[in-house]
Amino acid sequence: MLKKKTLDGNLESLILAVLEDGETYGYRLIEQLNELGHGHLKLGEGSIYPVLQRLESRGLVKPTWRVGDNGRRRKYYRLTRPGVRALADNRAQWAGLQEVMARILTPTSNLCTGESS
Amino acid sequence: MLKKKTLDGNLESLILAVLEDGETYGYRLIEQLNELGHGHLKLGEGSIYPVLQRLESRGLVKPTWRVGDNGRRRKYYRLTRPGVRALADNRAQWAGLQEVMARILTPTSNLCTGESS
DNA sequence: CAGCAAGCTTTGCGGTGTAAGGTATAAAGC
DNA sequence: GCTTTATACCTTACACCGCAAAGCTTGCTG
Repeated sequence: MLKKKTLDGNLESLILAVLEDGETYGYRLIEQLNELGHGHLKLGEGSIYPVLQRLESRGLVKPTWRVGDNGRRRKYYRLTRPGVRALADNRAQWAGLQEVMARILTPTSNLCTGESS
Repeated sequence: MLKKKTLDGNLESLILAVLEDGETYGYRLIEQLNELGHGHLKLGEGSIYPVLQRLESRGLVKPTWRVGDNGRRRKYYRLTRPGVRALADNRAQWAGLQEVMARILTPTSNLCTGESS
C-alpha cells in the first residue's frame, strides 16, 4: 500500500490523467483510481474531493451537474484546455523526477564495505 | 527544474541513497544532490538540514562531529541498520508508485476526441 | 581587524493527503 | 409510512513536507 508521503503531489496528476480518458464524477473517480491502483491505492472521499475543488478553482477542470442513470445528481468533471496543459506539465515533472530518482536511488555504485571500528 | 510538490516525500529517499555510498556532512550533501540532479535539483540548506535532523531523531542516521581537511567542524552522517532498512522500504514504495503512475499516467487509451458544443 | 565563505540551526509559510464527521437523496425492506 | 442502505457530495482539523530567509559560529585571507 502506498503511503501518503509517497503519493504526495502526484494525486493531481493521476486525477487529471483519468479525466483525460473521459469525464467522471467524484464518487466514480475514487473507484476508478482504486481499481487502476491494483491494490496499491485505497483512496477515500476526503482525498479526492478537495483536490477536485482545487482543480476547479484553478480552472483545470470544469464541472457539470447532471442526473445519472440511477436518478442521482452527479457532478461530472471534464478536462479544460489549461487542464490538458497542466497534465502535460505534470508528465514532464514526473519524467524529471524519474530521471533523478533513477540516477540516485538505483544502487549501482556500492563502494566501500570496509569497517574500521 | 523539479517543483517542491513533485519532489515531495522523496527527498528522504534521495538522502538515504547518497548516504548509502558513504558518509557525508550536510553542506557537502547539498552539493552532491545538486550535482547528481543534473540541473533538475537546486536544493538549499533549509531543505536538507531539517530532513537530516528528522532522520537522526528517527535513528536512521548517526551523526559524528569531526574536523575536516580544512580545519572545519563538520557533522558527518552515517547510515544505521534501521536506515538501511528504511531505504529498502522507500525503494519499494517508489517502485509501487512507479507502477501506479505508469498504468494511469501513461496515455495508452485515448478514447473519445469528439466535441459536441 | 575586517570580510568572506564554510557549515550548522531555526522560524514561518504554503501546499498536500486523509481521517472523521456531516448532509441529502434514491431504492429497498419491514 | 418508516427505517435502513448505498450513492454522492462537502467540510473541518491535523500532520507532514520542502523551502526561503535569517541568524550564528568559525576558520581563512587581505
